[in-house]
Amino acid sequence: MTATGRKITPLGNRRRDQILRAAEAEFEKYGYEGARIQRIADLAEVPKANVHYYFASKSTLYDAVLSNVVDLWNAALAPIDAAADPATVLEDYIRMKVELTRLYPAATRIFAQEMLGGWQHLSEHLKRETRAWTEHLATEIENWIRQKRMLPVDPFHLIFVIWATTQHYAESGTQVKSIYRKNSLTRQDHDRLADSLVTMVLRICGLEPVGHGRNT
Amino acid sequence: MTATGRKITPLGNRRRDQILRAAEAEFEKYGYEGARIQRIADLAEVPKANVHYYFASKSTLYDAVLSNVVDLWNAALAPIDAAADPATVLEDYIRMKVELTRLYPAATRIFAQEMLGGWQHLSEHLKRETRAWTEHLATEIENWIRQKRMLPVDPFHLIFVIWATTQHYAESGTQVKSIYRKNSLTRQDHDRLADSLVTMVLRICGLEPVGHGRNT
DNA sequence: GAAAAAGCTGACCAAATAGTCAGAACTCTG
DNA sequence: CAGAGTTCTGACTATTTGGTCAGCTTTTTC
Repeated sequence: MTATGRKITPLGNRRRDQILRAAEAEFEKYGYEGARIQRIADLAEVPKANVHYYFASKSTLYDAVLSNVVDLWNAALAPIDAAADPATVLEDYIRMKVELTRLYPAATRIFAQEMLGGWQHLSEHLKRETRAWTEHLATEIENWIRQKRMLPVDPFHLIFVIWATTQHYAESGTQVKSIYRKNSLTRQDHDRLADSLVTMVLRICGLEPVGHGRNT
Repeated sequence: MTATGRKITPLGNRRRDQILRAAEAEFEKYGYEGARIQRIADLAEVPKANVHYYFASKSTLYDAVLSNVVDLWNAALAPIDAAADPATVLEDYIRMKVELTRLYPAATRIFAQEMLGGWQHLSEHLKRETRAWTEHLATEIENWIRQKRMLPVDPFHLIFVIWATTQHYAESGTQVKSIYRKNSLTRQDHDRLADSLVTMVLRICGLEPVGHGRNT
C-alpha cells in the first residue's frame, strides 16, 4: 500500500528509496537478525541517523522491505483462469514464477528466508493472503483431476514441486553457481530452467505441452 | 569414530551433549546471528559460563552442531549402486531423504538455513563433499538417459526437485502445518509425502514403480 | 585421604549496536 | 530575503551480548 502515511515529497522519497534498496540487499545477505543498520547506512551512503530519520526502527525498516516483496509476489500470483486448460495454466504459472525470480532475486531470497523462519516477521494479513492463494490453486487442480483432465497427484505436493524448485534455485544462488561454475545465471539459464520445469511438471500430470512456449 | 577413544569421561560428555542439543534447537529457531548463548544455556539448564567451558566461542559451538548435521547427511547419502535400476535407486533415495527429514527436522532446517545463507559458516571441506556427491548422482542419471533407461531430463533439475521438495517440507514446517491444520506431521504424513514424491519423480523419468515400496 | 585434575560458576568486562536528540543545513514560500 | 518547515547529522546513551577469569566444588589418582 505504499502507505506509511507520509507526505509525498519526491526528493525525500528518493533518499528513502535509496535506503530501502540498501536495506533489501542487507537483509537478503544477512537476514533480519544479522542485518546491521550501520552497514545499510554505509551502503546507501548516508549517515546512520538518516536511516532512523526515515525508519523509526529496524523492524519498521524490515516491514517496509517485506511489504514491497510481498506486494510484488501477490501482484504476480493473483490471476488463475479456471476455464483454461491445465497445461496452459501450469506453464504460465511456472514461467511467471521463474521470471520473478530472475528479476528480483533479492526479494525472492528475503521471502524465502522469511518462510524458513516461520514467517516470524510477516503480518498475519499477508500470511493469510499467501495461503489463500495456494489453496485456491490446489482446489483448481483437484477439479482438473476429478474431471480426468490430468493424472491424480497430491495438489499441494505438485505446488511444492514448482514452488520449491524455483525458490530453491533463487535461494541457493551460491550453490547453483558453484555447480555451473559461473558467476551469475544468465537469461538463458533461466529459460532453460523454466523449460525443464515445465517439462517435468507436465509429465507429472500426464499432460502434453501446449506449444505456445518454447521447448528444449 | 569415538569408538576407540580411551579417555572417555561420560559425565562430562553428557553435559556437552546436553548443551549441543540445546544449541541445535536454538540455531534451528534463530539462525546463527539470532542465536543467543544465554538462551542456549537456559535451555540446557546450565549457567552461561558452562557453555563457554565446553565451547570456546559461539562459532565453535555452531561448528560442532553443523558437523553433526553434515555427518548425518553424508552417512545417509553416501551409497549409490550404479548397477541397480534407476527406479529403485531413485525411490530408495527419496525414501531415505524423507526419513532423514522426519527423524532430524532440526538438523535439516539448520542445513537449509546454512544453504540459504550461502554456506557462510560451513567449512570448505564439507562444501566440497556435498557438491561431489550431487555431481556423482547427476553423472549416474546422465548415463541412464544415454542408455535409454529413462526419459531425458536435466539431472540437476531432477535432483533439485527431490531435494527441494523434501527440504521445503521440513523447512516450512510452519506453513505446511498451517495448511493441514495440524500441530505436527505424523509418520503417515511422511509416508504419504514419500509415496507422492516417488510417483512424481518416476513419472518425470517415465519409469514404472518397482513395487517394493507401497503405492498410492 | 591428600594432592591433582577436571568440572563448574558468579561476577565481571569490552565491544557492538539500536536508537535519541539538539541543533545545523538545506528548501520552499510569500 | 526572512522566516517556517523540512531534511539531515555528529555526538551521545542505554542495553545487550560474547567472552573472561579467579576461585569454588567435585572427581580421579596414587
